[in-house]
Amino acid sequence: MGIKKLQSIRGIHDGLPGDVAKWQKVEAAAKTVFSRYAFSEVRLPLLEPTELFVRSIGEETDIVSKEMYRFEDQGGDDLCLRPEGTAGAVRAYLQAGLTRAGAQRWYYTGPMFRRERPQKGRLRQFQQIGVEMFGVAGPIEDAELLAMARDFLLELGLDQVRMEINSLGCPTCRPAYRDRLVSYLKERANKLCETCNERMEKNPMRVLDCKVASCQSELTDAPEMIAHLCADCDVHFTGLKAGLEALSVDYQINPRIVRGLDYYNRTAFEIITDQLGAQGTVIAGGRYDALVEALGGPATPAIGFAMGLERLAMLLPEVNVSGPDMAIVALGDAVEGHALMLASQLRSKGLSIVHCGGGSAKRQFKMADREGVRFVLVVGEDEMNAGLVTLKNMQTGEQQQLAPDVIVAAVL
RNA sequence: GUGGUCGUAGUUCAAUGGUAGAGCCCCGGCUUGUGAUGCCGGUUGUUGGGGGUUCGAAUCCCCUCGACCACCCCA
Repeated sequence: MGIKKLQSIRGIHDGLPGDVAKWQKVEAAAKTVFSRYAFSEVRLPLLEPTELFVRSIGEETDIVSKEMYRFEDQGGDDLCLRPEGTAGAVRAYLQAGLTRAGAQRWYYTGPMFRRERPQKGRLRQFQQIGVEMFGVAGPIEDAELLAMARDFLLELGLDQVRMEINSLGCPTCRPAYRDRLVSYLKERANKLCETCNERMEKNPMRVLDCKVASCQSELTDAPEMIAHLCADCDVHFTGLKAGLEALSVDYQINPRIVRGLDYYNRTAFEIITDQLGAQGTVIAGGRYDALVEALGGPATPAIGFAMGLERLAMLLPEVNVSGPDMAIVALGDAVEGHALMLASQLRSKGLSIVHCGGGSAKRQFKMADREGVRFVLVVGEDEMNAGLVTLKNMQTGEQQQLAPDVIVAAVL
């Protein structure tokens, strides 16, 4: 056969039953915890107009400038596979006319697409669970949102993580801080690495979280945003910290948390694990008060976060995919219809049943064994004529004959 | 996008220029109404793909695809 090997495209992986079992566990925890905070699920498009991401994420960002799957469709429309969820959520919020409908609390789950070089925990198609809250401005809500993220991780049993928070300021205080930082950096430009020199032009705050040790030692007394917040931002940050303390949420202040996406302001946070190498950020988010307006709506405060489903799943122990409750072994052509009917009846009573398909007893028992069932229902001509079935316990090897209507009771 | 490690049977791995192998899995038999355990027998590969060097390549070289690692960036 000259068939060329077909495989999924780079960085786009299959979710097989073992993976999906974990994903469902994560999604169930999200639903449980987010519902307690009165968040509702929304389902948003995977495909959006390119314009949406250019205007929200920012044309200069890596995501927009080189990582989007972008194409023109047959009608000539410029479209993108969404690289993240917030922009689409804001678009939906505006499109539905909800700006006067009070606070909106949404969550969603689904694939995002970024054409990056893949690694473990970093895929070209990956899943995020995202949370967005529109129409609330205060630090109280920020603290509650962070507590919700914490509660979610605890629901999953993940406590080997740390939460780091920062404030990114706002259009009032950030420009002045930015200038101060840039002049600080320029004085030391020749001692900073090449990428930091590029970052100085493009996104100076990025220099602060450079991984190069020599840069970090050069930056020990670099000005920090939280020391230069305007009065309103300072009150907000103080309120956030007080709220987290009231809710017993463990956190560390990390003045070097930065955001690549243009729309963030004030509260920024990350939840990080040390167990996933360089891809340790498992949840990240923050406030984006300017985005709704930037996309054409009325000024509307908003905050949200996103988590990487695959990354979370990697932190979870293997989930064993549950096998069927029972297998049916039908012996002889004469019992074919009778065995099918029994299988159907047992399914309608809530048992999960596999039918071993007839043929030799050996083949069918082998199949039943492989399915990992605890019980096999043997249906032969003898049993059928007597109005009974044989139930075999696959662990003990014991068999007993009984009436069909007591099977369910016998296996529980 | 840059740099690096790796890729051999379904799977886990051997074979360092000289006939591609083992364990597990799988299939058949011992047992045509009984699996898992035991015994006997059997199949399994364009060595990721393509090209080159060589009498001869899994092994050396080049290209390419993929996984992984670091950077960039980010969930």
